[in-house]
Amino acid sequence: MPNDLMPVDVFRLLSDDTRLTATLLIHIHGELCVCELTESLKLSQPKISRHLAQLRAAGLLKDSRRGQWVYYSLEQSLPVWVTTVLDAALQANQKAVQNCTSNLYAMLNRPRCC
Amino acid sequence: MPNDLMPVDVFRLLSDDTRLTATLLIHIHGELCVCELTESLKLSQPKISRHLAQLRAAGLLKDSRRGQWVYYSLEQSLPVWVTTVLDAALQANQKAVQNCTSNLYAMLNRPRCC
DNA sequence: TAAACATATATGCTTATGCGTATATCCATA
DNA sequence: TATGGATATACGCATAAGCATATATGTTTA
Repeated sequence: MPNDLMPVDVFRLLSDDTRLTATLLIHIHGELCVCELTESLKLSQPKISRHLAQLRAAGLLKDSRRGQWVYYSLEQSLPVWVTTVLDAALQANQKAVQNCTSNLYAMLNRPRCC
Repeated sequence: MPNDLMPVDVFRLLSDDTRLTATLLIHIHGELCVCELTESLKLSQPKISRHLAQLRAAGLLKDSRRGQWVYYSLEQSLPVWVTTVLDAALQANQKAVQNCTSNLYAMLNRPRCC
């Protein structure tokens, strides 16, 4: 199954703050579930979920349900240039990503155990 | 004058095929005027012009009039991560960019001399 | 200054996108 | 099977974005 993700598509996906920051957080932390992202970004659950659905439909993220939780991670076998783009964005967005990561670490009842 | 170009803004700019390909062509060729881009991309002049205006307003491109022609090039002092992103996109878009470059080289009366 | 060319912008329209709220679905456990 | 928590989707709306066409602006040359 070849990955037909084109730059213009990836750029469109990353052209929204919610989708960009969520993707970067997932890139850093490996995988995050919806409630962790909701807490990290301080945004409503439907909003997060809708954007994650877009990222998944486009083939940038994959989801895996584990118990009640749905974990999102980067699709395996992404072209190298996608990772390059994410790393570049990360470098220029350190501050925002760090803030969100602080929110994540401050989360109570974080379901990391499951 | 600091460059406050953020990743999400750059991604939005590059999330349109016209803007992305025009930017990549300019990145490769150093500078191109509007009529060269019109020929390369086989698109209408107002359409090209409007998108270039967006790229310029955001600070990704700069323009310089030389005679009748207005040449566009990358804004100097762009953050390194922007160039990294452009190179990554270029690598994944070689085919389209090569086609447009062929159109450019086939252009009659190309005003390169001025 | 008139004509021709290059470029920019205005206008009206259509479509795409994002949002909040409400609701549905899915899973675990009692 | 009922309940609660986690996640996904539907709906209606407001706004943004892109387009084609027409027109304006600026430059060169005659």
